[in-house]
Amino acid sequence: MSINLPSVYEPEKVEDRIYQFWLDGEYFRAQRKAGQKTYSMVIPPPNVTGSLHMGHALNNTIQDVLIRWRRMQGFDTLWLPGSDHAGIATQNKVEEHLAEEGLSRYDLGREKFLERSWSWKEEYHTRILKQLYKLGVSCDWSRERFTLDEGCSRAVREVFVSLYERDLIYRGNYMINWCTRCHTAISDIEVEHEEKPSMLAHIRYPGVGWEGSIVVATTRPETMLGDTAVAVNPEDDRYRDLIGRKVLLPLMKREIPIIADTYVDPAFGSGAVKITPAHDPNDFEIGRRHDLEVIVAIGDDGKMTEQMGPYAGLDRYAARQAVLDDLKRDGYLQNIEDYTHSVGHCQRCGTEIEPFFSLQWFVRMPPLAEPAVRAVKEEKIKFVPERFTKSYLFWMENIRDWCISRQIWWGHRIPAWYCPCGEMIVARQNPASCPSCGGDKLEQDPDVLDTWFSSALWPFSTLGWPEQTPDLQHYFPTSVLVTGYDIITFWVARMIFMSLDFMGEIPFSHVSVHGLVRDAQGRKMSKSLGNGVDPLEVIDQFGADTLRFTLITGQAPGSDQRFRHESVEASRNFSNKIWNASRFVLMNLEDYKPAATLPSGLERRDRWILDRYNAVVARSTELLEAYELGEAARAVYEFLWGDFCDWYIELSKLGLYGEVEEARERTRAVLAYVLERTLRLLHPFMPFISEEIWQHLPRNGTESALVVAPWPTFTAELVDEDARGEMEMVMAVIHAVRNLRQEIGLTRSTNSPVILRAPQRLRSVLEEERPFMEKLSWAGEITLRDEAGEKPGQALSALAGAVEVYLPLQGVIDLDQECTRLQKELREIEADQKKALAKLNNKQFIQKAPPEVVEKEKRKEEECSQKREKLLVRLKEMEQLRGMKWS
RNA sequence: GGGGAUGUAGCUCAGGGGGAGAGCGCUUGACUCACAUUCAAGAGGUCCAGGGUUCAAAUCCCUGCAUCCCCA
Repeated sequence: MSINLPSVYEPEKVEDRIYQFWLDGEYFRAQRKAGQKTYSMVIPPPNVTGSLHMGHALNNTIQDVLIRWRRMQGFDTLWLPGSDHAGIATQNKVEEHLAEEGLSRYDLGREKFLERSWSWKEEYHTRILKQLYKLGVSCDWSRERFTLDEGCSRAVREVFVSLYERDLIYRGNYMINWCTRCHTAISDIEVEHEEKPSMLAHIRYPGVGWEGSIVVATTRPETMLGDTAVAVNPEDDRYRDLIGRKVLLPLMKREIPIIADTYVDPAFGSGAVKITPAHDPNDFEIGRRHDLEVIVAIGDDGKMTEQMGPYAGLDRYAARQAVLDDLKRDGYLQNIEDYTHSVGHCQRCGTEIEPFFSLQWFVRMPPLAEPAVRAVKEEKIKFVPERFTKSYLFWMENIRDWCISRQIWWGHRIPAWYCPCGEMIVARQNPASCPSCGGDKLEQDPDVLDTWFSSALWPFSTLGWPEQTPDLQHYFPTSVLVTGYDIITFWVARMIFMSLDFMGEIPFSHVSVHGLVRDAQGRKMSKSLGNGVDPLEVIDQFGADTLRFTLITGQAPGSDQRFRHESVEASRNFSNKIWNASRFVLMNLEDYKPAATLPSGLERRDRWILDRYNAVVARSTELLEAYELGEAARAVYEFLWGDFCDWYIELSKLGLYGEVEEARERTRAVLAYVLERTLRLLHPFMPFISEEIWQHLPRNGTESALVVAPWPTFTAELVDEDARGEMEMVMAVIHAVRNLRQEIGLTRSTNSPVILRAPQRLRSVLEEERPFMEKLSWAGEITLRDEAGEKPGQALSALAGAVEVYLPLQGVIDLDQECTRLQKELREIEADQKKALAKLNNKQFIQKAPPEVVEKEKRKEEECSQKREKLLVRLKEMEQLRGMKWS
């Protein structure tokens, strides 16, 4: 083995090589092993719009931790990767690109445009793959899928036609959300609402055939051009007599009726509402109830329509101002007040959404939602953390039909054909002729489906459905879905109902929800703010392990995290720590022949580190089971740095560099054993560095790589409470000595003797560990005395449990200062004792608290009492010394 | 308007019915033969406020305040 390892870990020299090693070994490939428990996941497919951001890095790291851990546990694992065509988002990108050449998609035509989109996809798909490789994720690349590939497209068509045949998909004229910039309909959840300061214009509509006028209030004056009624509440006494009469619509000079509808809130504004059925969802409903005319004032391009007279062709915002100006000029504008209201924006481009009346395709949701609600209520699917269940259920229980048609080109084209004879054909296979008239002049619906429609099928379409493939039979339902809380409704919910409907099964049994990665100030990372941190840059600078560890430890389930440079440095330092600890172990393992079992005759310190190691095995495994990845990683960190490096490696040096051959061999065996197994615990979090070191370690297992080495299990034989307690005492003594020495400014190079007074029962342990205490506290010689033994006179003193620690210092110590210090300690102990006594004197406590708690409290009290006695004696002695000094 | 989250050390955040934790920062000391990306010691907190449940609340429940998010 090579000992010429650099003293600073260099991830850039390791990671690509190790990843290639894994790929070459086909370790990520799902084996479809019979008789083994499966563990499967599908990746939330990244969009092929651009490159991966920190959110992807987090999402994929979490998945990789889970799959690597389960793989090591011996599960038959599959992590299926892929990407999403991201309809509107990608189309927008390609159009932006075209615009730079001065072209629009219409200049190219549908076919050419799709060619451009596919080459865009190729380019970005390749980039995303490279990024995922860099991150170290262990997906089964041989099973990679794309939402627009042949299989997924077939699944989409099957689902569409099947739902249509069951009347769960329908086509109709309804009010939808229209993006005038993307030029397409979008679904309700693709609209982002934002509170905006705006204005409320009060407009007077004069009566026709009656004296007076009605004032209506609106935040969108331009829509008044399309008004076809004014509505009041039927119970509103102010307007009761006017119902059925008419008003004159200003500017348009059109007579419109006054109607009564309970929807109108008499308390809001004037109590009268203008009704524009074509441009407001509520108005649309009222219009339907009262059979009102629908006048389209704003076109699909956001400009006023031809019928709008002088306003025709004006942009909707320009029209708003023009209408206000003209109303004011003509005396119809009563006043304008400040008003804040919620405005819908397109999720993809931020443009204000226009409620729009048009012919679209919809999924009938209530029948599909019902089983999806039940599956979660019956806990067949569990959200982690649980609180996300509530928002899922709320959404699912109040669901509305889903508008799935999009007026774009990049996506799954709707499998509906129209014949000039009026026939509509929805079919799995492209029809050659019309079944009704036999004509062959069929036109396919130009629209494509919402991207989420294909994503909703992802867990089974990627496994081969509608074919009953071996993969589908073997790996479906999947085990877990890892995703951000921001797409629970978009994606998770839809996978659940689609899967229940088409597979008759849940798509996954757990949904592990994580939060967003924000910038150091807690702001959302965004392109416009320019505050995004590129994961690739972090990897280039610090390595993927560091990035992964930062993201995992920075995260608590379901909560957002801030990405801070300090945290990256902390993780980088940790990887360096691992590296150097391993370097130390390797340096001492020359010619080491690993044995199958641990050697006999282990020392206390060996049994102690094995006990600690065993505990961290149990703890990290438990935490992983509970999806507490951050806590699990921290547990490994604390063990490795705190217990192994800070204590065991230091303790091992005496054994390694001592004279006794057997002691050296035992120490080597324990170092190798603990390090090798700790690397396994570390592997899911930091796969590269752990594999790299592991490959250097002398081993006797059959595994060729850490990635497939067995996950350690808790071993009852390694539990050693005696060693734990005894080492804790030894460490307490070491702390006490270091503390006292520091107090009087002794540096490590200055030796100074230490005297310990301890009860007889502790003497043998202290005697055995004496060399270690001397070494680790940088003291001089440590002398042991029993409690009858003489106390040093002029000395600093401290208590380490039942052990009295003295640092004799002839004439050097400041007695006043020392008395003050001891008094402070006395006060603290007395406070603790008082608390314990209060509890013990409480009959309720004795009766009701669990016996072990009472017992613990008793022990605490006794300990305090003993310490107090000792401190009082010591203080008395010091007082005497002080008196002597003064005399 | 409805729902949810968060409030713990100077900063960023874990934790969680029974002795307040980490990393960073700060103070002090040390280049000790794995590591100065290190080691050692230390200072620093009414665990947001009020009420309730309990033998016991920082932790569970309620109310309030502050901040953030989602939905309408």
